[in-house]
Amino acid sequence: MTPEQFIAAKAAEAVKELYNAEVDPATLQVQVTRKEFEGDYTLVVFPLLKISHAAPDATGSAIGGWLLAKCPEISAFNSVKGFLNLSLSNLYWQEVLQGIREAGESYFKLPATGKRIMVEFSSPNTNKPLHLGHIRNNLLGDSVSRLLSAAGNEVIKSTLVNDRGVHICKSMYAWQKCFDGATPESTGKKGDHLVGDCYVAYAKLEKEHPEVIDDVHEMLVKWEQGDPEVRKLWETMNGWVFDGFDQTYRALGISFDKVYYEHDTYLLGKELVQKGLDMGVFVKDPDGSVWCDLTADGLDRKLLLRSDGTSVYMTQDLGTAERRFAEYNLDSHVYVVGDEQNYHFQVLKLVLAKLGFDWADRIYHLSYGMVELPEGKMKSREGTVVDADDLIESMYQEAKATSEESGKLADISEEEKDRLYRMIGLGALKYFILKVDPKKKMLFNPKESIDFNGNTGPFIQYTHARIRSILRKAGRSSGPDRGSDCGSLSAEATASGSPELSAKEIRIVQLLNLYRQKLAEAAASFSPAVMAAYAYDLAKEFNQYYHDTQILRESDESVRAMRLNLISTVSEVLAATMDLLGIKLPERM
RNA sequence: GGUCCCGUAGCUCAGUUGGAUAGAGCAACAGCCUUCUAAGCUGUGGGUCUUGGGUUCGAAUCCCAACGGGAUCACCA
Repeated sequence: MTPEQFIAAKAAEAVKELYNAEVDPATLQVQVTRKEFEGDYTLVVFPLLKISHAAPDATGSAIGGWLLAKCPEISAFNSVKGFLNLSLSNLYWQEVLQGIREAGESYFKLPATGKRIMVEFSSPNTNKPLHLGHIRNNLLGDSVSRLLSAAGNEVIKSTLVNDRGVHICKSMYAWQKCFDGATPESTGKKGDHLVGDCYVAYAKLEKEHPEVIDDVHEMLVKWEQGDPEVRKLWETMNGWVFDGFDQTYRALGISFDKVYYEHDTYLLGKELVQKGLDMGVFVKDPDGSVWCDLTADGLDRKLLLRSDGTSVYMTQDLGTAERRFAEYNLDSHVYVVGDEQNYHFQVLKLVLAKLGFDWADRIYHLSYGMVELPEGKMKSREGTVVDADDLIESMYQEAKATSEESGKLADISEEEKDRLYRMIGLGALKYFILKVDPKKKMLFNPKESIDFNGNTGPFIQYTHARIRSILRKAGRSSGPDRGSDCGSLSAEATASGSPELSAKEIRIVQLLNLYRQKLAEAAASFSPAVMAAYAYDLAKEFNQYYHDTQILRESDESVRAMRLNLISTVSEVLAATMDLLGIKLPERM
C-alpha cells in the first residue's frame, strides 16, 4: 500500500466516524504536499464539504484531529484553505526504508501477470545504414521491452528485416554498374554504409538515365523467380548489411529474441484475404483487386491485393500478425513504429477485427514522434541524415574528452577507461533520447553536442559513482551481488535502535518508495521517460543531501550505518531504474 | 479538402484521473573545492501556459471556436 492509499483509507474511516458517511477511499484525493507547506501528504478536502456541511478549514481540522488521535503513523497536521497537510511519523519512514531493503532484488520486479507480449521494433531496410531516427526506435523498443518485463510480463523482442523489394534491387543494380566489384574488405567500409552508398549512387543514376528503372524491375522479377545469379548477389549484399547492423546493435547494447525476414513473410496474408472474401467482409473489383471498405468507420477503402494478385504492405502485416499470435499464443503485440504510420495501424486493427480475430484490439501501436533537426525532417537526399555510427562515436569522443579533462582516472587501465567512455557516451545518448515522452516529436541539434551536465545520463552515472565511492571507503562494496552485503548491517542498526531520519532523509525514502509505482506507470503508458524523470529526481535529491550531510565522518555509529544503508539503497534504485533504460552505471568516473 | 497529433521561460523538455504561488535543465549573471568525486551544490533574472469563449468552489489539464505548426489519406513500404 502506498502512503497515499494508507492516508486515504484512514481518512475514509475518519469521515465515517465524524460525519457518519461512507466514502470510497479511492475517490479521496491525496497528493504529495507542496514544499512550501509543512507535511508529507495532503488531503484535498473540497470534495468532502458536501458531507461535513462545514467550512473547508474546519473540516480539515476535524479530520486532521481525528487522524492524529487515532493513527500512530500520523504525527502532525495543519489545515490550510481546504488542504489538509499531514505528516507521517519518523518511525513510519524508517519502516518503509527497512521494507525496501529487506525486499532486495524482488523490489525491482512487479508480480507476474502471466501475460506474453511481443514487442517489434527496429525493422530496418537493408539498403541504408541506421540513422538517428532508427536509434530512437531501437532505444524505445529495447527500453519498453525491459519495462514490460520488469512489470511482470514475458516479453519477446522481435524485429522484421525488410530485405527485399524494389529498393533493395536499386542498390544491387548500382553496385553492378558503378562499384567495380567493391566489397567491405576492399574498401574498408562498414557493409551497411557501402550498400547505402550504392543506393545513393542509384538515385543519381536514375536521375541521369530514367530508363534504368526498367532494368531494376526486371531484376525484381528475376529475384521473385529465384534467379540464381540475382539471388546470389542479393545474399551477398544483405550479408554485408547484416554485419554492419550487428556492429551497430552491439554498440547500442541491443538484441532480439526473434528475427523475421521479409523474404520469408511477404507472401503471408493472401489466405486471410481469401478468408475475408469468403466471409463477405472484403470485396473484389472487376479488375481483380481486393478491397476492404472502411467508409462505415470513417475511413476510405483499403487495397489488400493488387489486380495482378500480388500482396501489399497491409496484406503482409495481416499475415505476420496472425502468424505471431498463433505461434506464440500472444496476449498482446506492441509495434514500435513512427507516428507517420498511425493510419496504417488504425486500418490494420479494423481489418483484423473484421476478420473476426478477438486479439485485434490487443495490438498496440507504440507511435513515437519523429526526430527532427532545426531545419526540419532529416532528408537523405539533402545529406542531413545523422548517422547512427557517427553519433555513437562522437559521444564516445565527447565522454573521453570530458573525462580526461577532469583527470580523476589516472590509475586505471586504458582498457577500463575505454569501457567507461563507451558507457558514459552511450548513457548520455540513451538518456537524451529516452527522457522525452515517446509520443512527442523531438528535436536534435547536431551543432550543439548532447549535454553531460544537468538533466542527463552522465549526471545520474556520476551520482552513482559518488555513492559507490563512499561505500567502497566504508568497506561495503565487497560483493558484486548488491543487497547481500547490507543485510547484516541493517540488522545491526535495528538491534541498536534505528536513529531518527532527517527531513531530507525522509524525502529520499519517499522517493525510493515511489519506484514500483513509477514502474507500473511507465509500463502501462509504454513510457521510459517516466523512469528517466524519476531517476533524475532521485539523483538530484541525493546530491543535495550529499552536499550538506557527512556520512563517513559521522561519529554516531548507528546514524552512520543508517546513512550508509540509505545511500546504498539509493544506488541500487538508481541502477535498477537506469537498467530499464538500458543504461549502465559506473563504479567511478 | 477529410482524419489525427501538437502549441508551456530565449532554447530543450516536465507538469499522473481538474487542485495551493506552473517546474527542471541548458544558455546568462553571482557565489561555493586544505572537508566522503565541482560531470556537483547555492542564489538572481526570465511566463498573458498561442488566442477567445464555455463548464465549476478551482482549468496548462475537460468542451467549442480561431490562429499557427506537423503527420497522413498510393495497385510505395
